[in-house]
Amino acid sequence: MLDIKKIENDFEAVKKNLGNRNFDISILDQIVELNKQRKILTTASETKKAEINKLSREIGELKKNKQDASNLMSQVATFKNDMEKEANELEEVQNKQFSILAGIPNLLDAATPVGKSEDDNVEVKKWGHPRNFDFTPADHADIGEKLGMLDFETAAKITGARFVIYKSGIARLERALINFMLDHQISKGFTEMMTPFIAHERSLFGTGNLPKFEDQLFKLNSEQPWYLIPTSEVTLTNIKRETISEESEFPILYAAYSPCFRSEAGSHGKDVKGLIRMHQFNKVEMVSICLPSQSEEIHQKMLASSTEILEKLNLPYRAIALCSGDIGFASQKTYDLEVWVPSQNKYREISSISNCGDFQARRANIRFRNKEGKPEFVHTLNGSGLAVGRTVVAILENYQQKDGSVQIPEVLWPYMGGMKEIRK
RNA sequence: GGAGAUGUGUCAGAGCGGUCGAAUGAGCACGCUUGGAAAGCGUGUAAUGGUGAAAGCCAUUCGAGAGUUCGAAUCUCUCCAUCUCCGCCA
Repeated sequence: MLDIKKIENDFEAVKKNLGNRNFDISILDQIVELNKQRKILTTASETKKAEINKLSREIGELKKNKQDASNLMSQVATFKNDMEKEANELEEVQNKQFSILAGIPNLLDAATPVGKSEDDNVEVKKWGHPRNFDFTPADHADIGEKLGMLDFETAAKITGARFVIYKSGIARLERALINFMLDHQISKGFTEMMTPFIAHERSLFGTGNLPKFEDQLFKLNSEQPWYLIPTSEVTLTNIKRETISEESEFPILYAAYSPCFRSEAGSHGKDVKGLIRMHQFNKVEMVSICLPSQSEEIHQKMLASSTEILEKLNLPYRAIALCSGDIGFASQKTYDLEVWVPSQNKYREISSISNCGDFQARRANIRFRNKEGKPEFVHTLNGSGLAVGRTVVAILENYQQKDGSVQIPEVLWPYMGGMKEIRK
């Protein structure tokens, strides 16, 4: 959520900034106009309310002395009528303003490259060398199915498309990766958390998933407005919702494993084969809640921490800075990590690490008390460290052998009970 | 799932429908006192919005929302959370 005062005061700059996104900025004129109305109506209705309060006190005084107050009471009735009318108008204006404001994306960091689409993203780092195969590399779905350890068909029978059953070696690989990644993040100073996998509306509003992106979520048919979490970023960030913390508490660094649930509406036909785009997948997530002065440094720390995982697994990757046309709603600056996928002969997203500035903090009302003793909004950051299913994809494909077996990266051996390869 | 109880400021804990943003105590901050500390004394101790150059003033907030009333922390309704007992269950 943007600060309406910021929009008013830096109108041209805000307009230019958001114009770099694929976002219709004409709504900005409307919201400034609404804010003017809001102020006028606020003053009007509050003045009447003050008058009513004053008269009510006088009525109390009179009644205490057993005097007649009917004259004042009829005066109150008139004021009340006017006030209610204005208060209703005010509410309407406020609601309208709020719903528009809730749909405006975050301002972009100056470092975010300007561009129209993913083609304009900027590579900031490249690591490792894609392996030269002396045979045609299979894709991970074929590898897994041939091993009898990935079963999409049965999952479809039980649940539907875009679900999978892992078995034996690959099931263990998934679990090993979760533990390995979490251990790594903990070693970097992140605190391990385990949160609910269901969140309510208010939490999803806080991170910016609602109201605009409801179609990407699974909503439960429960009495409460509950949703399956699309990422534990939601639950981790909302831990501090509606609180004012002491400066000394920051930075807060969380890491958590969770399954993630996404409806993938609108992605029909994309990545239909394999593990890349599932309705349910596992992820180890980092969330940082920090002082504004700390967020840039922590963003770099998070980027470094996730890239280290890929390096330990010896998977070739590149890091890119998302451009203004491709970056997410809540983010001011995002790095994506893309891992090499041999069968597709390209890099595919495996992690996204974003600095949201105070955008989520405003929505979720997360604050700290500054040096002057005044509450101020914190900064929030989130990043995958990493998407586990896609890491399995990368390992299966990059470590595949001609005979259909898959070697296991050395760093995972202890997590696999000493297993060094997966074979039938 | 059934029965009952509770929900007030940083915490504990008062609060008859009227002057209650809310007694009292603790904590915390500052000052006095002290060689230093403790004790003691004094002062202060919310957020949001509006207005204003500022001091300030006004409005809202006593779990959330709605209602009754000239006036609600106090009355009514709905919801949420917590606790106790029973039932069920990993």
